[in-house]
Amino acid sequence: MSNRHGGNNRGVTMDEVAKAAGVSQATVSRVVNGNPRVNSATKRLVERTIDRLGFVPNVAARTLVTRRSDSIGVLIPEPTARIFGDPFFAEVLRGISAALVARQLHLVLVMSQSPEEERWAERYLASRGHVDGVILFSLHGNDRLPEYLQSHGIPVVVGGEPPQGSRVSYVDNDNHGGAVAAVKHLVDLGRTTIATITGPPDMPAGVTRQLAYRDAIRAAGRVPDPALEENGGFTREGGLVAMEVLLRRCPDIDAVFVASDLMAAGALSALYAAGKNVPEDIAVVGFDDSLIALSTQPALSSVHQSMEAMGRELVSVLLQTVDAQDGVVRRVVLETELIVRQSSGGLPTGMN
Amino acid sequence: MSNRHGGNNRGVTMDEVAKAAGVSQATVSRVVNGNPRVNSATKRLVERTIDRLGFVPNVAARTLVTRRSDSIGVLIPEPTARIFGDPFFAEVLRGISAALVARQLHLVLVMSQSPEEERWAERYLASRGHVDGVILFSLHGNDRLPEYLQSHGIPVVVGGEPPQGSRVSYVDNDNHGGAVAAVKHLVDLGRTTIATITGPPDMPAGVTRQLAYRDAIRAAGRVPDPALEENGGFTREGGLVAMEVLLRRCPDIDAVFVASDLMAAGALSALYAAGKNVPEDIAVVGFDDSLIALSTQPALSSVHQSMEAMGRELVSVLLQTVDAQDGVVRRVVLETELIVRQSSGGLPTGMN
DNA sequence: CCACACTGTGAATGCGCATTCACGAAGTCG
DNA sequence: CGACTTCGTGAATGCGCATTCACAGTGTGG
Repeated sequence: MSNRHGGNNRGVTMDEVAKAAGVSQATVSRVVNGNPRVNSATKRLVERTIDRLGFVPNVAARTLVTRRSDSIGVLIPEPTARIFGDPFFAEVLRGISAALVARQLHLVLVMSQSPEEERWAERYLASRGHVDGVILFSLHGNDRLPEYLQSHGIPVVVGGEPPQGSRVSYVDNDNHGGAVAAVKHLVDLGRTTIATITGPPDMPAGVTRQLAYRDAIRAAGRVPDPALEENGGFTREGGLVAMEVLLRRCPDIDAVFVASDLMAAGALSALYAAGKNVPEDIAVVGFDDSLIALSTQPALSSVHQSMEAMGRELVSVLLQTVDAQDGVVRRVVLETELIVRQSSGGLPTGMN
Repeated sequence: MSNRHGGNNRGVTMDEVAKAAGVSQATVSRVVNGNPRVNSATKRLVERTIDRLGFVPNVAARTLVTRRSDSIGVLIPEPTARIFGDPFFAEVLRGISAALVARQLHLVLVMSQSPEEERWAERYLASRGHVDGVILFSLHGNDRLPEYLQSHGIPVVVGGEPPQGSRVSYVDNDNHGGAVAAVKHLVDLGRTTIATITGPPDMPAGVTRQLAYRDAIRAAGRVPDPALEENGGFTREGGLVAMEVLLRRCPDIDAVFVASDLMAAGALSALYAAGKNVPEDIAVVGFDDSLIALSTQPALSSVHQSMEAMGRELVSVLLQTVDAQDGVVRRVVLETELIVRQSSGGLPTGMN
C-alpha cells in the first residue's frame, strides 16, 4: 500500500510538508491559504518547512476543489490578427497581462488559425475548469461565439465592437470620435478634397471609421462623395493600391484620412511614387498611432488609441462580470486622441 | 441555454454520462480517451449521450491524475519586450501558437513587468501541474532561471542566446551570419567607411551582431574602428541619437549597419534631418526585416529572420525534451537572409 | 463550580477523472 | 472438452488539495 516512497519526480505534497512539520495537512492548507485561525508559532513552523522542502501547491488539485482556475482565456482569431498587424495585439496583450498579473491571474492565449482550430478553441474555452472568463477579439460581424460561451456559463467580454444583436459586454475605442477629429483636422487646415482609405467592409472598426468620415464631411457642410472612398483592406499593400486608385480617379485630392497606420504607410509610398509632396500637395492622417507612424517619412499624423489601456479595461470588465456572476452587459468606450505630426502639415516642418 | 436553473453550475460529469448511457464511468472514460477496447455499439451509444448532455471533460481532474497539463508556458520579461518592439514577439507568439494548436496544446503567456512579478512567475512556472514545459525569452546575461526551472523538473527551452554557462536547450537566429552578410553587402557595394549602431551591451543578440560586424570588417582586410560603433539601445530614439553622434564624430561615413530596424528608422530620420541622401551619401542596412523595414522611405535593406519559424522550432525542441525526459541540450540555429532594398542602394529601383 | 463561547487542530470527505484489477463471456487450441 | 486466451466491462482506488465536522483546551460569566 505505502510503497510510493522516493519518487522525487512527483513534487512535494502538502501531506509531506505536514508530516515534516508534525502537523496535519489541514493546518498546512490553512497556512498556505492565509486562514487566520492558525497559531502564529505553528504558522511560522509550517512556513519554514514549506521553504525548506520547496513545496508548491498543485494547481490542478486546487482547481478541482475550488472550481476556480485563476486564469482567463484570450482568443484572437488569426485572420484578424494578420489584418490588424502585430503591434495592435502585442500592446493589448501587454495591457491584459499587466492587469492580470497584478491580480495573480494567468493568461491562456489562443490564436486560432483556421475554422477547425477555432471550433476546438471554442470547446476548450467553454469547458469547465479551463478558464474563469474569456476575452474575445474582433469577431466576424455575426459570430455567435459570445452567446455560446455565455450559455455555458463562461463570462465573456469583447475587445472592439461586438457582433450585432448580441448581449455581451465590450470595451472599444472611440473609433467614431477619433475619425471625426482626424477629418475635422484636415478640414480646419483648409483642405478641400478629403478622401479616405477604408478598412474591409466586414470589420466593424473599419466601417465605423468610414461612417465617421462621412459624418465629419457633412459636419463641414459638404457632401460625402463615394468616389473619394476606397477600400484598403487594412493592409499595407491595400493602402498603396487604394491611394493609386484615388489619385487616378480624383487627381485634385489634397488630403486623405487613412483608417490605419499600416495602410497609411502604403499610401505614402504611392504618393511618393506619384511625385506628390506630403503634406504640401496632400495631407495624410492615419489611425492607431502605432510604431509605424514614427517610422514613415514624413512622420505620420495619427489617431492615438491606447491598446494597453484597452487590455487593462478588458480585464477589469471581465473580472467584474466574473465576481458579480450577473448577466449585466457592461460597455466601455475609450477615448482617442489626434496626434499631429508632419504628414498633415499641422506642425512646422524642418524637424522630425 | 437552460443552465440558469437546476443548479447545473457544476457541469456534466463523466458519472452522469455513464448513468444516462447505462454503462460504467470507466467505459465513458475509455470512449473519451479513444481506448480501442470498447465495443463499437457501446461506443456509439456513449458518444451520443455525451453529445446529448454536452459533456466536456474537466481538465483539472484530468491533469490531477495524468500529471499532464497539456499546456506550456511562455515567459517574456517586460524590459525585453519593450526593447525588442512589438512585432518581434507577436510573430514568435504566432509561430508558437500555431505549433501548439496543431498538437492540441495550450499556451500560457506570462509577461513579467517587474522583478517582483518575475519571481512570482518563476514560482508559478516551477510548480507542478501548471505547465508541461517552458519557453523563455532573452534573459539578462547571467539569469539562473533556466537552471532553476530545470532543477524543478520543468523542461525548458530558450529563445535567443541562453545565459552563459547554462546547460539549456535553445533556438536562436544566426545573428552572426546575418550581420556578416549585411556588412559584406556594404563592402561589396564599395563603401569604405562602414559604421554600426549596436544594441545594448547586456543583450546577447546585440553583442553578437556587433562582434560579427567587426569580423566582417576584418574579413574585408580592414581594421575595426571603435569610433565607428555607437550604442543605440535597440530603441528608435537611441538609433536617431547614435546616428547623430556618428555623423558628428566621423563625417565621412558612407554606410551604416544598424542592429535593428527600429533603430534604423531612427537613424534614417537623423540622416534626413542632416540632409544626407540614402543610399547615395550613406547606405543603411537594418536587422529583423520587420514591418518597419517596409514603412521607411527609402525602404530598408534588412536581415530577415523568421520569427514564426523560431516559434515553431521552439515548440518542437521543447516537446522533444518533454517527451524524451532526458537532460539532452538541444541547439538550433535558424538561418537569416539579407533582403536588399533601396536603403543600401543595392537595387536598381530608379533611385540610384 | 458549571455552562458557554472561542481557538486551534486533526480526521474525514469528496472534487472528476484515469487506471488497475477482477470477472464473466466468448473464442482458441491441444 | 478442459485449459487458456482474448475481449468488454465494472468496481475500486487515488491524484493533491480545500473544507467541514468534531474535539480538546482555555478562558469568561454567572
